[in-house]
Amino acid sequence: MDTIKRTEIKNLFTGQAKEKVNQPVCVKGWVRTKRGNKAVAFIALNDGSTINNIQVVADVEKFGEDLLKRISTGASLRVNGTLVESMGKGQSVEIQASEIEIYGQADVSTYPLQKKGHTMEFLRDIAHLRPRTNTFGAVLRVRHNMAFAIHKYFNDHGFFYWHSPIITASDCEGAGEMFQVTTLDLDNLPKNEAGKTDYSKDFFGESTFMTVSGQLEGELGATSLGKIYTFGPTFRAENSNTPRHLAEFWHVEPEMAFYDINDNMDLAEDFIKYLVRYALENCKDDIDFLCKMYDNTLVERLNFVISHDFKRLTYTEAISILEESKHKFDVPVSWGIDLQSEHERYLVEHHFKCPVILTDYPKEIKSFYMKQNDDGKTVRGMDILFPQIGEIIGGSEREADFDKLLTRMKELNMNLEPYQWYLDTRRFGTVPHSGFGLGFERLLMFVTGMTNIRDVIPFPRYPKNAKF
RNA sequence: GCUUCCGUAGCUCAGUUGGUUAGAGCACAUGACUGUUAAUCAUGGGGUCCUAGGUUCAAGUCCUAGUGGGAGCGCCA
Repeated sequence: MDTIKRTEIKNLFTGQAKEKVNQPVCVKGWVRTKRGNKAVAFIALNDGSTINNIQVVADVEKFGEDLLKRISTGASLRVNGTLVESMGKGQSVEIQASEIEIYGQADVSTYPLQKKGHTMEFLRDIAHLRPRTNTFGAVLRVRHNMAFAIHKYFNDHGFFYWHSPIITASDCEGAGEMFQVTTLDLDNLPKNEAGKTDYSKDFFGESTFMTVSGQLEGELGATSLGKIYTFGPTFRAENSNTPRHLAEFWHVEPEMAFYDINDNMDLAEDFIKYLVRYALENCKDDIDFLCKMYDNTLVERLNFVISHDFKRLTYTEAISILEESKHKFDVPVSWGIDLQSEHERYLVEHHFKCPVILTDYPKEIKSFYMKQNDDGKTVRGMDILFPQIGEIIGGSEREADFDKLLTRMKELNMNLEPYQWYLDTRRFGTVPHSGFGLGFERLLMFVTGMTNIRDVIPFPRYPKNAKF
């Protein structure tokens, strides 16, 4: 009997599974619950391939109380038996067990997962075991599908997957604090004549950091291969303590030659809608579970996004709406301010009640590389704002004019020396081009309905926490 | 980093104005039940009330500090 080929549990619930009814099957997985009476035990088995459990029916007389007693929540099993149409309600098929092998028990007094009631905070403390829960199984399967869909979308649209470096010597766009990478002995640092640390003795011969963005290198790809995207981890050493920030997060950054700001917005909107649609079509069971257990408006919200145009307006128009709203904001609204969360939420959640794309921000509150408008005041940046999670995408048309870019960098007192390779893209054969950055975990928050970003990545990194 | 709330059984929580031996549900153990659906029912075991100090005749409850966690804000994706 033990030579039957194993079937993954998800394949017992597909259309073809009907052929397997009344046939011998073998499944392997972990016990979610066991219940029953003196005569029969019902074991809900899950192998991670699907949110759905297969019900294993075990006659007590056949297997004996001693064996069944060792089967508790968390135990791992091989079960051989016959796939049959279920006598009970709640499942179409089940396995009438003929042979059960226990791979490993899970001591009920020390195994932390129970078949009921855990908070996200508790599960975060046992992040090494939480993928075994229904919720994290669902979230992580969605995560995989979204990662796959990102590659599929870009590949199908003629983009090339571009590997920007993780370790970098440049402080890209000054976007926040960086983690330093060094092999120097921190207890015995080499000093130069000025008494400062001598980085010429460091591994790379200069000071290096974990990247905060692959954009600048991405622009090198766009101005050679045409359309590229990066998809990898980036790092921010900010002391950010919020449900929307991680110190290590996955960043999707497409960069396109010959795209202006409108092409950029069209791409971003189509891209997000594609991903949401992909999730609805390919992760139905998992999303239905999350909808049922955490947020019964989730499916509705996802459907809304794919069926409505994102509202596009300029920063200046947004300021007018906020000024005329008569809503009392903690931070007063006036042209030139950086929009606060409360302002963005008012626009998205109260005024428009749909995703919003804001463009043409004051140049003072945006990065140096954004294309300057003719008005001399604004730049062609764009932010896509979503309900709950705020900024999900930030991007812009890039300044393609060498003189304008250089002037702006000098205005900001930037050290030009590390950017010479970047400026070469404008020195030689410069072209109009655009790009944006999508926070992968923020997308996942939206798609799964999870309200804390730490719960959409297997091993979250945030201040004071690098466990597992 | 700032503000604010919270920390009581393995888990989720209740605990009145400071007052006898700190409670419930789930989990666990034992028993009942021939098909359960987070099974149900009965009985039972299970506590450093986050830590340290303080106020008081008396502290889970009030005060101070520390520590861990959540939320809001800032930084941003």
